[in-house]
Amino acid sequence: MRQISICSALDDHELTEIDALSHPTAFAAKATLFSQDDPASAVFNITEGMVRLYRLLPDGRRQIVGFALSGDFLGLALLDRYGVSADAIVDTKVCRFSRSTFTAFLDKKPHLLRRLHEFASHELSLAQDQMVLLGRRTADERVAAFLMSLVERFARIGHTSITLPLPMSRQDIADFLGLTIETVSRTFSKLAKSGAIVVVPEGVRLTNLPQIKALATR
Amino acid sequence: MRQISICSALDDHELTEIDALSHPTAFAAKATLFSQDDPASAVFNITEGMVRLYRLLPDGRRQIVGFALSGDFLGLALLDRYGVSADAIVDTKVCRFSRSTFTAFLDKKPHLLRRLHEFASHELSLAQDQMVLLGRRTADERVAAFLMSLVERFARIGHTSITLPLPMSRQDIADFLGLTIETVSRTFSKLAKSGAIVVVPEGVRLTNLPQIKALATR
DNA sequence: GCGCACGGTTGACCTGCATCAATGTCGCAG
DNA sequence: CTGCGACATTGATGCAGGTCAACCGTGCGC
Repeated sequence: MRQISICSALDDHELTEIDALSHPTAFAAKATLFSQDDPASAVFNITEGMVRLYRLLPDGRRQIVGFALSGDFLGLALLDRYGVSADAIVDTKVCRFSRSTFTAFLDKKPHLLRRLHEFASHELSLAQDQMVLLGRRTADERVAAFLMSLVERFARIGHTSITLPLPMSRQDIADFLGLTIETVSRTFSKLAKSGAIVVVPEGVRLTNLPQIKALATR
Repeated sequence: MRQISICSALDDHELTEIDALSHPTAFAAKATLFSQDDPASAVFNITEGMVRLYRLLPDGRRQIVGFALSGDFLGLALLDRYGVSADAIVDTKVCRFSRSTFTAFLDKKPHLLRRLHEFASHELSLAQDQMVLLGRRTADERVAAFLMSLVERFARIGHTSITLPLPMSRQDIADFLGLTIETVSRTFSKLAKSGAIVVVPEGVRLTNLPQIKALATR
């Protein structure tokens, strides 16, 4: 999921209008926003925090398909049921729109539908990136690509510190990258030893961005 | 990519109208329909044949993100540039719409935009299935899931023979499933030995569908 | 027919990542 | 401060799937 541009498709009047439709809600860390196959009754816009989106196999194997940051929308597919489960990684605040009011708003603003479709297409493109990563990249490349994409996304929402926060657990990262926690941990250690990063409690300090970028795009 | 439902959103009059906008075109096996990052100048509807959609890494590693069958649309993202490359696996016939005439048609039929968004959301859901497959499933499960999804898609376009045609090469299957040709070949042999399939020149005969389904959804 | 290229299969071996297990670190409840 | 639980790191070992290589069948150009 991605920093949203729906809002930039709205003029000031429309912005106040859609704000009036929202219900601010808070979710504690680990709380569930919705589960896969639940009726898709709401659309969410994250205002603070982080959410993991994932699918489970019957035997418990998990694939995280994305992390949602503040600014991101959830539930925009507008299908009958949610395609993934979503839960908060840290304490998270959202604006919640009931599905019916959201689609009613959409019906009045047809130009938004165009925007929505562009947005979905962009999501698909990101999903395809992830397929390449999962299908064809090595552990080192996966971790580097993960760090680079997070850096870019945080930068876009105004966070440009040299320390990249990683509020999700190693298990979350592993389930996103199709690896195990041990491999993720070892890869971080290896990158640290090579001077590319410094692992700190809140995340990683990126001490050699070009090196990481090279790994990520190889 | 998926059997399309755009057409079912059109009434008879609209169908003749959109047909009039199309340019029937043929592509020989291995011919390129378009390449990743090319300006997205056209929308295609496959009427016959099969197309592979893929991304390449700079060093030549390839990830096929989907196979398009007759009935499927390509280029519906309506972004500036194609997100993937596409080429014909066998001789393929398509209806080609220039992007501008297609979007002009769309502008006149706003209900189609809604349909288009549903379609894109469904694509995203399939992409997420593929992420689970690539990130968390074993070789056996990948091959079984691949066969099952092809069976269902062929069934939907009216092909329900017990022999599932596999016009793509082993390399294509491997690049779709994140495996090597050798592993794909071995897995087919293993399934054959267990009685689930019979490998024939045109594809595979499915002799024990429940067994394959069990593997695919485990 | 012959040879050759191409795609597929199979076998032997290797390796990157998983698995299993021990140990470390931090935060928090008592 | 102490003990405990959750999470992370590190090491030892295993194995699924990759790599390398030989071989086979089919079709096609000559």
